[in-house]
Amino acid sequence: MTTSELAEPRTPRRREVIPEATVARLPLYLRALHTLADEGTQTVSSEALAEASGVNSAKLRKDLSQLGSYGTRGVGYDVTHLISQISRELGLSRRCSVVLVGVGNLGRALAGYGGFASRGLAIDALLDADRAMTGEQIAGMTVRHIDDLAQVVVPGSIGVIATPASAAQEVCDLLVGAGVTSILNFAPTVLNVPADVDLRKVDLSIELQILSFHEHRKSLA
Amino acid sequence: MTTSELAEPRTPRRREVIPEATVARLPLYLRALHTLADEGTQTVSSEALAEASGVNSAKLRKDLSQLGSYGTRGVGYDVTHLISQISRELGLSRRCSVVLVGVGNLGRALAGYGGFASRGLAIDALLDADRAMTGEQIAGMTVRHIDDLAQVVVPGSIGVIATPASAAQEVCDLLVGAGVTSILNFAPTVLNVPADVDLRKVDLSIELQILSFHEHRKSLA
DNA sequence: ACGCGCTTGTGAACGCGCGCACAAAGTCAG
DNA sequence: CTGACTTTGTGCGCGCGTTCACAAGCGCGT
Repeated sequence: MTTSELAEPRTPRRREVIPEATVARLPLYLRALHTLADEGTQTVSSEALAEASGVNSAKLRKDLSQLGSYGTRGVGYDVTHLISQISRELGLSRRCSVVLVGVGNLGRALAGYGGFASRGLAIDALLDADRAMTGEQIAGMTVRHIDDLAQVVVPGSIGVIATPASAAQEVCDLLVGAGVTSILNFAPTVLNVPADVDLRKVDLSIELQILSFHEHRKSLA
Repeated sequence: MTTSELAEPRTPRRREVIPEATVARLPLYLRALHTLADEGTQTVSSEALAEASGVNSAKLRKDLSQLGSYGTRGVGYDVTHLISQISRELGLSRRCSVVLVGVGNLGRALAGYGGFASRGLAIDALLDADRAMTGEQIAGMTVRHIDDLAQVVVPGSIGVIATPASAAQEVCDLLVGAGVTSILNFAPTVLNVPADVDLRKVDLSIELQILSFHEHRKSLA
């Protein structure tokens, strides 16, 4: 054990791998921090930030400790510094390309949603398979035909599927074919992707059904 | 302990309490089952249904066993029967009232989203604080002013908040005041509700940020 | 300079959920 | 009627995530 007790003795930082549950909460913290920064707050305690983020304070401290120790004991966390650390970790420092496919009701809503831009995740391109849509201006962008996909995708692009369920798999395949390795699916269908592609889904109706379950439970209690 | 070893010896059914993780997957199964039913399939194995739902087959069997045993060994599950069992458990049998507040981009998309109606969860009322919107027709419904809230809420109603973040807490309080005990929040903000109110949130930008993290990770690997 | 009080960072215990692997149970052919 | 095959239902072990509780660390007042 004289020379190689540890695999990487030169990197004492603990952010080898960040738990998925922590990653899912970082955006919450980031949002709360931006609000605090806008109010002029310079320092925040884990207790206060946890309250503003809607989580437990011990959990928050453990989460933040995953990306290295950026707090000062007895004082708290520096708001600005923490924002930059979390942003960097999430890859929001340099702007990330987002390509949205499907400009129906939901697609338009997503295109106009301000929440993206304020986090460095503005949508760069709008695509649709319907040529009747092509050329239309939505949220300051011109809708292009899906055939132009290869021209708008750059390495590291994130694809967003907001098409009807019937077209989702086809669009998904096109995105994968164009080199996209991260896809967010809003269509209510299960998509098949290669193992190296990250796929996340948001089904608006599922959340309502879960609420329905709990409401139903209350009514028969 | 001679007379009361068990709390409820008369109810052998095992659906005392259904795990939250299972509840969250029931809508997935339901969707897959509806697709199968439309194709004319009458019976389905756990393996096939799991595949169609995008989950592990053992997990699916365990989930379904939570609501009682509705499968036949050697055969599988009866599609129609399973649909009705899951629907009943989720409280979708008798139509559930949904009140949507905020008819901006996202609100309009939700109002027109077909995924709700097909699951017995049609939106019943559209409300907005902006009187300029009042009277407008969206997806076959007339937008009413938020002041009419008490007139459209019935016991068991689910409230959906699709307003800007700045108005969300105020609208939330109004909903709670009107007797709503289940709320789905799309506004990117943390809401405070009494303990007896169920609150779920969907933040569209969080999912993108999580993808951004993974994409970022890939790029520096 | 020194100790007091505040806040972070984390060790440890607990509980939940996942998935394997198998026994129980039902079907179907002969 | 019997035996072989199929599929369900579940016991069990494992790993992740959450939470408590406390020691370590830092600033500030005196």
